Amino acid sequence: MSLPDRPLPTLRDVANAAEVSVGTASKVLSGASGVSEARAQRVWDAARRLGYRRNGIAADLRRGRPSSIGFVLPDLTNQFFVDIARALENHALEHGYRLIMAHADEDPAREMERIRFVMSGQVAGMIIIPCRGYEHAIDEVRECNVPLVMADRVDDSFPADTVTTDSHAATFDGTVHLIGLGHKRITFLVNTLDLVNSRERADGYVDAMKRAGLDSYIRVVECGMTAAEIHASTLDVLSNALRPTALFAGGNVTTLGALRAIRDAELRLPEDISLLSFDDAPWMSVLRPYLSSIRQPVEAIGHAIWQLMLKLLNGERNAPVHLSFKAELLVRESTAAAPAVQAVLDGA
Amino acid sequence: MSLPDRPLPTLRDVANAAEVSVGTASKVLSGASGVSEARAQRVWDAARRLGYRRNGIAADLRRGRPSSIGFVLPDLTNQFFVDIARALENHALEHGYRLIMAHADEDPAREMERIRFVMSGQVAGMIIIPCRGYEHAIDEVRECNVPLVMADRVDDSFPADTVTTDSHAATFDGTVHLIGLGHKRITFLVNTLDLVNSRERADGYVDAMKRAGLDSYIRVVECGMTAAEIHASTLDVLSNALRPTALFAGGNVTTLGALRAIRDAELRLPEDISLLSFDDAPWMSVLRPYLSSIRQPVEAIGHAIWQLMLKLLNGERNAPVHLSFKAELLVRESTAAAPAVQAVLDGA
DNA sequence: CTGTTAGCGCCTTCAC
DNA sequence: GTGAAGGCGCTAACAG
Repeated sequence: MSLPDRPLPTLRDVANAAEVSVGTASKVLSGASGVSEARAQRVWDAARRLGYRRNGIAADLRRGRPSSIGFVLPDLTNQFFVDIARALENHALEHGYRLIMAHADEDPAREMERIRFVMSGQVAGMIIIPCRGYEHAIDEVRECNVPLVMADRVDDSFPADTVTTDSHAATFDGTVHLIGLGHKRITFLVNTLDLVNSRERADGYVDAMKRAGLDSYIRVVECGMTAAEIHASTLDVLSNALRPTALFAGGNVTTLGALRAIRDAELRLPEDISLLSFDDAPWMSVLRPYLSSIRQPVEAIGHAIWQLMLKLLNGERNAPVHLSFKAELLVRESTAAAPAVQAVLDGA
Repeated sequence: MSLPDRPLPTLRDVANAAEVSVGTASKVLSGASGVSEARAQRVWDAARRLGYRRNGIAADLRRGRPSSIGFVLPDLTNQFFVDIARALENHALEHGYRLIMAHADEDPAREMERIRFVMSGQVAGMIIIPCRGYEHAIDEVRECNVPLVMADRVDDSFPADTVTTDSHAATFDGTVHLIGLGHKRITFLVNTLDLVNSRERADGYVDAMKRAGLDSYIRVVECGMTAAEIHASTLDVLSNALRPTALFAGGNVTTLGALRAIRDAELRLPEDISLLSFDDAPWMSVLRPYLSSIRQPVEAIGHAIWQLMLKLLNGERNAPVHLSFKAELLVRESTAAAPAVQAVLDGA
């Protein structure tokens, strides 16, 4: 390569070259005031000439206040989390913070390890979307007294700031929509009931069914975290003699798995079966029929998380705040009236 | 909150509590050998008791060798990049490196800014998937003498290690496939020709067309980076009197946009028009027809990038290495024989 | 084996 | 305005 491993110039080098003291150079380069025009210019020149780069890490160390934020998320495969990551990344960088991302891959052990590791990099705050069984992991953060905001897979009982979607309301509404279409045998597909928000989603469905007097039709099936597992479980559901006339998929990935199963079972959407998806995604728009779905306000959520974090960063430590956002039901083409034949067979 | 802002215990605190010197404590806690069982145990105990966390940043500073790797990618919306991110994150953490991600959002100015910012955090190396007009940005990195690996949107002329997919071969093969199906009016949809790899993809198509003597049928249309822009351009292409019988979409996002346009134009896939997608994605499997696509070996690419980075990290600085991976053509249902009627109209 | 010491690159009083 | 000095938390020589 071209250059020998000449070490990067330091603040001292710049100061020497500019013939000022380190203190003065520091003031100039960190944008503080109180230095004469002339010397400031000399410093800038020297810095440019030497190709000086400020060592942000050393500055952090000295200041005792890091400028990185840790962000741990459970699954990069899930568009919803990625969207949040994207929003956070923007907010953070806008405010002069680096975002250190780590992904737990839905594995609690790994999550714990990653949280520790990220925190060893001295972060000013942590934002976490947990995976199941996260309690220990969170303790780590709290013990360190690091500002913490949790999102999505938490409930209001959590002793830290949280931002969530009102899952119960969302699935309640969705289920009402399905019922309004004449469906009775509605099956709710959920990844796992170990997750608070998944539980809430299931509850919303259950409550709506009950309110409609459809108690005996309630079916909640846990079908796993991966598309493959979900595919299998759904196939199972569909092969049942009395198969449901509508499927309510409890999330992004679940929808994908369910869709594959529907395809494999050679069922027509929505003539044979209706499908409602919790979580919206760009690709849903190119499906025929266009998927009906529930859209979480990702941008708003990302923004809220960041606002909460900012407050914490500024030292405002009040009682934990729990923000909840309303999701939007997008009725499109994959949810239609229940098949007439089935209604007859039901003898209802 | 519960605890007052008691500062975190430092190495010295631990050493004091364990009644050993800082040096000894350091050795124990950083896993070095040469400390007696008994004292080591005392140190561990004290550390646990005080809730000590090693300050990795300070350690880096002292060692003069950071343990973070910067990763700048252009678009978190593109599944392909996210997959690479995921792979890199795993490799990095496995080797004790933090991955600092930043996303440029396809904006060169922003990319430059983010590269600078990430680097101000003292990274041991940089991995970059650039957006167009990235040359200046890269100079920044090279001047700092930071190990650099570039991927995807680069060619072999680049003076640093690179990892890419053999785009030319991939689109050449894809085009041959389409031609073999009887298509002549094949249009190649590309985001922008400002990107090397997009250019190569287009070239592969062009060369295949030429070899088949279909020079006069060659149509490459630049349709922009966002799904919306692509949607519009494709709609335009499809409204043409002599519309193509096959569309070759040059990437992930392009495919999505094209699909929307096909849907809006009320064309049947693949009866009216065939579609071949560069880049495979999970959602493609739930489309009817299942999309034919070109799959890049993401895992292999991610792994290769990391291997190159590791070598650089270990001080091996040879001439730049350029790795190229072969993509796989997955023939599925969206590519079929050209419509007979059209063939007649062609008068061929 | 163990303790002491001298910084890593930077910021921040504090005198001048 | 300006420069000198001390130290953030840690590690890597060294002495003992």
